Amino acid sequence: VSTTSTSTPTGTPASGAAPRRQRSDAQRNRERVLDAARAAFAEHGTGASLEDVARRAGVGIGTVYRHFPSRQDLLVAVFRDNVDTLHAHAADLLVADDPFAALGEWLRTQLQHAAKYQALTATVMIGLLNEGDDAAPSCEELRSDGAAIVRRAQAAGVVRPDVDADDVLRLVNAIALATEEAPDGPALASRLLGVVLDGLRPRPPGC
Amino acid sequence: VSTTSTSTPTGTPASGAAPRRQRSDAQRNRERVLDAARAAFAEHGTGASLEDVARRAGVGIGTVYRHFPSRQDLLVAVFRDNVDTLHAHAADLLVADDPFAALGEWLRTQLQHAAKYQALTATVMIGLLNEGDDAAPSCEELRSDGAAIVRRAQAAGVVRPDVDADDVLRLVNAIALATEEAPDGPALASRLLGVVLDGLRPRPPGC
DNA sequence: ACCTGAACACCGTTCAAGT
DNA sequence: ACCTGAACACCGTTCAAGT
Repeated sequence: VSTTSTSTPTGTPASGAAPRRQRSDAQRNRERVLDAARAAFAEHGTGASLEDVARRAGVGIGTVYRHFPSRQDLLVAVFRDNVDTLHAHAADLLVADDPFAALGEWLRTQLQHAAKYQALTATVMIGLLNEGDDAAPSCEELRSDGAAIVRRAQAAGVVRPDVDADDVLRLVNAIALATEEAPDGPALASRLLGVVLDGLRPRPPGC
Repeated sequence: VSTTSTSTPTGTPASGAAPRRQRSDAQRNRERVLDAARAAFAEHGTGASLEDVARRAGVGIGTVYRHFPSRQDLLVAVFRDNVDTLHAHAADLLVADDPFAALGEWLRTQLQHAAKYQALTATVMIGLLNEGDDAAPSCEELRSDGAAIVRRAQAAGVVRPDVDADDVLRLVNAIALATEEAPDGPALASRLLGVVLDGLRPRPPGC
């Protein structure tokens, strides 16, 4: 829907015309709003005041709405931060020696990034997973990375065949939500992830 | 803090005086508000409008606040519904033949009840778990039930020794949160619980 | 003692007027 | 084309006045 993506001008099908340019002040305002949103969400979580975002960005509230018609759009835009770093990491993990350890590290990294903007990442992620196949492109990237990592582990016989990447992503983000505000969140999350990882191993016939 | 608990008059320390009686219309209003809250939370989730609750109950908004000073108090009161039914079930499970199957059924029951008022139960539960040992008494009941069931399974050697009831409760409520709005929520939740249950089994030395 | 509902504060959202 | 901020709507919360 958005025509403002900077790096990948995939819109406008016919005629090799250049993608519609934004006025440079608009572009700069968008950036400012996004920065302000990052700060506000990190401080106050998913429900941060949009008027506060506008104040921090030094723009009118209308400008926030112009660039991000709904709060969800703003959340998803901030969510993209995590996707980018995780996507970069995924390439390495796909050629790592131990496919199971790679999956473990992939999930552990997700937990770490999930804490960055309070419950934002996990909430958005679960919401996007629920939307199914036609979800936001940001999510698709993560899903296909996850699918590759999970399938490699399954091919090596170290992960049970009856789960998919969506299951695994849901579980790890669920843990992030449940440990968010716990006294010793990170340690707790790591322990719970350990349980889940064991549960992902295939059941040997004799056990 | 509350002096309105009906079944257990544990307040008022000195002199064996009877616990302070409420006026009967107040008692009835409290019931009405609670019923209205159940309906509202079931329909609109945790964030349901308190004015709507007052309207449904046929009382002034002030009466809602008088009986339940904060939204959290109202949430916890509704949460009690689940505690009561789960607590009754726990007694049976503690004498069931298979301790592991008993744990599984305990958790499956939690998932079912968690769906009743949308994310309410899971949200409140996780919140109470985060408060630690001095949480609401409703939660303590569930925690001690869970502890007994988990410990029995551990004593029988069918659950790994390095987890406790809080871990298990957190995991199951996390799953409830993550599958709440999914297209096929119940089936998905059941599958994810299966993974977690496998993860709770002890690792045999040879595996 | 308890209830009521007007009054206040705050925030999300829209949109006519500006540049 | 984009930005601004006043205007509107809605909801949470308090409290003085009633019974």
